[in-house]
Amino acid sequence: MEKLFTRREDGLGRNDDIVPPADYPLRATIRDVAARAGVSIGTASKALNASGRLRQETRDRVVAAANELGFRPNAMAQSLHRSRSMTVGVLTTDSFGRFIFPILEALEETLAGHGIAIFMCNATDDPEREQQHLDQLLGKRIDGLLVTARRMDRRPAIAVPGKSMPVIYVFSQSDDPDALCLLPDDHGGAVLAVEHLIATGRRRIAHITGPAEFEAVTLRHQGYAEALVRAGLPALPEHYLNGLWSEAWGREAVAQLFADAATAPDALFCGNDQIARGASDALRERGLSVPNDVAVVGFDNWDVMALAARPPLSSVDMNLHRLGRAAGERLIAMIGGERIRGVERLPCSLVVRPSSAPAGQTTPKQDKNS
Amino acid sequence: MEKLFTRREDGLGRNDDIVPPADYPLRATIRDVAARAGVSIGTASKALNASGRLRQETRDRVVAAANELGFRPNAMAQSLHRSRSMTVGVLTTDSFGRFIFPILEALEETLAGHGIAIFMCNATDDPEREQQHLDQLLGKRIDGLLVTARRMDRRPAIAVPGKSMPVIYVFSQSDDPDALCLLPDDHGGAVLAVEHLIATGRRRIAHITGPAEFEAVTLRHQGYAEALVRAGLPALPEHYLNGLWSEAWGREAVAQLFADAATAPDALFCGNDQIARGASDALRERGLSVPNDVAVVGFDNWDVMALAARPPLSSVDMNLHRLGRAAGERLIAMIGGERIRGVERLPCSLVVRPSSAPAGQTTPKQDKNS
DNA sequence: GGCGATTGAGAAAACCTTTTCCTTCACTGC
DNA sequence: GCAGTGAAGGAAAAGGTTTTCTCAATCGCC
Repeated sequence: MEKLFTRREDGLGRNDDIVPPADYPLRATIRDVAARAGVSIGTASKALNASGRLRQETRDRVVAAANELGFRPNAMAQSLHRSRSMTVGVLTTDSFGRFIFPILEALEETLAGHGIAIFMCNATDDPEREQQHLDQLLGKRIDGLLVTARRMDRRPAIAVPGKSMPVIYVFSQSDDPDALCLLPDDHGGAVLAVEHLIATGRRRIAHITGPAEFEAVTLRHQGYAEALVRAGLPALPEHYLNGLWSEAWGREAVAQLFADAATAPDALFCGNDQIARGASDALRERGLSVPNDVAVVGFDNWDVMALAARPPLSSVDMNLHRLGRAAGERLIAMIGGERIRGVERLPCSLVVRPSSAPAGQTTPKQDKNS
Repeated sequence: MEKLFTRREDGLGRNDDIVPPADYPLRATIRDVAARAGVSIGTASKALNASGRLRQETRDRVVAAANELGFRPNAMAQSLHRSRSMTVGVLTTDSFGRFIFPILEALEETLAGHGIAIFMCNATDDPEREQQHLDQLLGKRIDGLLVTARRMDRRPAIAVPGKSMPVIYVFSQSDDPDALCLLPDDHGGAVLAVEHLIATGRRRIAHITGPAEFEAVTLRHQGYAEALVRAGLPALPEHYLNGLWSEAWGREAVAQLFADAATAPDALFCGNDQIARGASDALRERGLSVPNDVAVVGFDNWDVMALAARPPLSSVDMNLHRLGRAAGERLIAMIGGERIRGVERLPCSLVVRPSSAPAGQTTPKQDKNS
């Protein structure tokens, strides 16, 4: 049988801890294709890339040979030549969280459409690991870097030497004024929620949310307050409660808010769906009807929470998928040479479900499963 | 000022849609390092890799030059030479789900420890996209491939030409008998849960779970039934209910199970934490105490559900982190030439919380937040 | 002082492609 | 019959690194 593939004669694989088996079958190279088609490797390359001046018959012969051999060009060799690796890194400051997924998914889809692959790295809040990952990525000559975090805190800028490589912060913010940061418009999302509640007839709208240290908490609070003031409603201090991002806190906050009937609200805008669900449960257990007595709107539009609640929760959707797509598009543009910087906030949208139906209407009858 | 970095003179970047800016600063190469240290590139290489026979003074000089230039070896060139890319692909059949997270996290950590980077690909159940991704990964000469899926269904084998590349299926199973599949031990997990319930004095244990098509559902059911039989308890058909993976189904199942007081169970083993939570809510609303009247154990140990439930849920933990670590270790071994195949099931563990405290004891007093 | 042994460092091949620049050859037109 | 043209395909460099082989210089020893 003819010798199909090139095989190195020297002792490869002296790589310290990982030694390939001796019979590891080697992939066909363009050299093999050229030999089989009876042309030079330059000609083979032209035929496979549909470039250069070649007879059609020659092209066909080369392509046929390539197919027979299952030839697939070595992307590393190509990249070396083009000095473009067609890869980007995604570095998560803390571990992969539920918010990162939709972003990642859309990002991956967008970049894959341009033939760009993604290196995933996770630094788990460890600066040393972050540096190691960065080193590795730089060694791999990534064309761009995307930094993300589960929590939307401001983080120190990634130290990329040379300032040459495009860097985008998604769902996280850097203190580097030259960086591009992509975030959801928390302020606008809150306005959306509160205006919806006002439009459905609510007048005493409370805001139960997470720890005050989060920038998102501040921004959403501002949006909430502004929307109230714009509608001529007071933003009462006793209607703004900070706590944890948990259901338990939602329940406790309801206990606080409804302890005094005189100041009890007729709507709750909650900082996330877990709080909203806890609040909703607590209201029901107090004998208050959602939405008839009190409307509830959450944040995140996390289906697991929003749909399982009784009744299903209205919620602000941060459109993380769109955020991921935008990140991919900006990154492509930046790799192409465009310089983009600043903070870009993408709009949220409101998903209305029964928990915020207009007051006084009968609750939509629930199906037997909910 | 001296010319620091090599710069290609020809018109690079004729790459179709992505053209780098003309002033894109180039990284230092080993050639630059060698020039600065006044040695040949071969010598520089030896100095940087601590190999070969060199004077210490020469080594130091080269290393110093490398540091001054911020030199970082081009991993693509290295890989080309070593025919070892130090990358692996992770291909998710369907999109990234909550089960994949912990696996991915541990996998990434394990591989990063060996200097191996991860390409993330998502095929979203589209065979064509899957093939595209696979092509791309093969072009990138990944050293191994990891296939995963949100749902634990059996899937067709990935078509890797040459049978040479290590492939591992994690949290998903292939019909290829030569493949290695890593899965949680669903059967054992169910046994753990049921034996725990029996040990705490329960005798009429029902199993509410997901759709019968899932292999995990079958396996857990078997474990459940076996544990009952082994304890001399009957596995009643009316105590086994298939439905959806949702809270709503958990609530409905409770309605069915407790419609007839004569056959009502004193414990529920649920197929996931959402069902368990729904069931737990429904029990409370029926005036039944968890765990005093009925004990509840879930599956997945998903903190968002298990901890937010009242009382917090006992649950079977699939140890996905360990699964991810194991996948990484097996992959490393296989890249090293070991041949591993078959189905490996890693043990689950049981996390006990108040929802399954022994019957008759008073419910542990709840803190004010729960 | 001459010889072999040893040490230190350079030259070059190899990894796999792409691309530019040449060469060869067959024609056309005179 | 020959210069000029155009087409087809080959040779070679480049991209960055590792590794083997070779060579020169130094050392120890008799």
